Amino acid sequence: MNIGQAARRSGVSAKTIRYYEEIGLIPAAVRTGAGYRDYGEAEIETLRFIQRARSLGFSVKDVGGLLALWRDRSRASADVRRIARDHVLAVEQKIAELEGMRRTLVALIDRCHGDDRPDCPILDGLSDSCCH
Amino acid sequence: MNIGQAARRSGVSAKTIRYYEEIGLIPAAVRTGAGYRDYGEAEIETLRFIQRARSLGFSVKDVGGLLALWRDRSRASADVRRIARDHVLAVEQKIAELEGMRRTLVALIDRCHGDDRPDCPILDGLSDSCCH
DNA sequence: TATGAAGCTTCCGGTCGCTGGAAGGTCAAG
DNA sequence: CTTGACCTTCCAGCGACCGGAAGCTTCATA
Repeated sequence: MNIGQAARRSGVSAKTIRYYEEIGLIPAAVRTGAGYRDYGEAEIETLRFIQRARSLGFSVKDVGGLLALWRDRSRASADVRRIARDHVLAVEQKIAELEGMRRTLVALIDRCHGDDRPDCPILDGLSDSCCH
Repeated sequence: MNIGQAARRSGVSAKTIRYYEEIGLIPAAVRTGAGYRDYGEAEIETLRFIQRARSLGFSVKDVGGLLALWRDRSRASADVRRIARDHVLAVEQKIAELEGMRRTLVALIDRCHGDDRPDCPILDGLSDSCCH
């Protein structure tokens, strides 16, 4: 199967598949006589795994770790769990950070009448030491 | 005032101040005889404004827009409000995305016993079409 | 069989918002 | 006069790709 079809079937773009190969996340694909990359079902499975892990926000590096554990039949599920728990903590921290921003922004926006007059509590808030 | 002190007083690192100058977010600083950048209170104010806007998650480009409005005494507060509202929407979207990830991750982690055995619902979940 | 479109290849550069480091000039204290 | 803490410029790299150019290959159609 060509890279284009592999891309369609895995949800990972052809560009990105090449990139993953280049950085060593996936092994170099087998080539056809003409030099085209050739993929089978196993590779599609791997790409799908990667796609799902990425869509859950795991870094490419973490995905590398998960892939290694996925392939290792004698893995300890605790190792997988640790990676996932660390990641969930990072996600929660990011959410908290964004909610802090959101709160401050909404508070500023609520106080701004938002018409053609120049006085603006949003800009005032950014001028004073409003936040943190 | 040297760039180092300006950095300390504004909360923007010296490296970053130079970077902001380079990309045109702030005008080129006045130089001393020796070629050192020289900052006054007005510049510190500007840097603080930038620092706060960045800490609320505005892109550097948006900060440029906000700075222009900040300096424009005949601005319409509606213009500021629009930038802020657009940004808050983007922040909310990002939060929703992260919460979706968090939900899925927590569900997977809860099902994983996390010991030295190899069977692991987290990896299974990443293999199947679990999400989306 | 020719031709043209669609696919593949590599390589290079850009994105965003910085950060680190090398090589060198300047300044104030001891 | 030296030392160390500044400052300067320039270049490279991070993460996770995307876009595009130049040049193959493959396949369907005229």
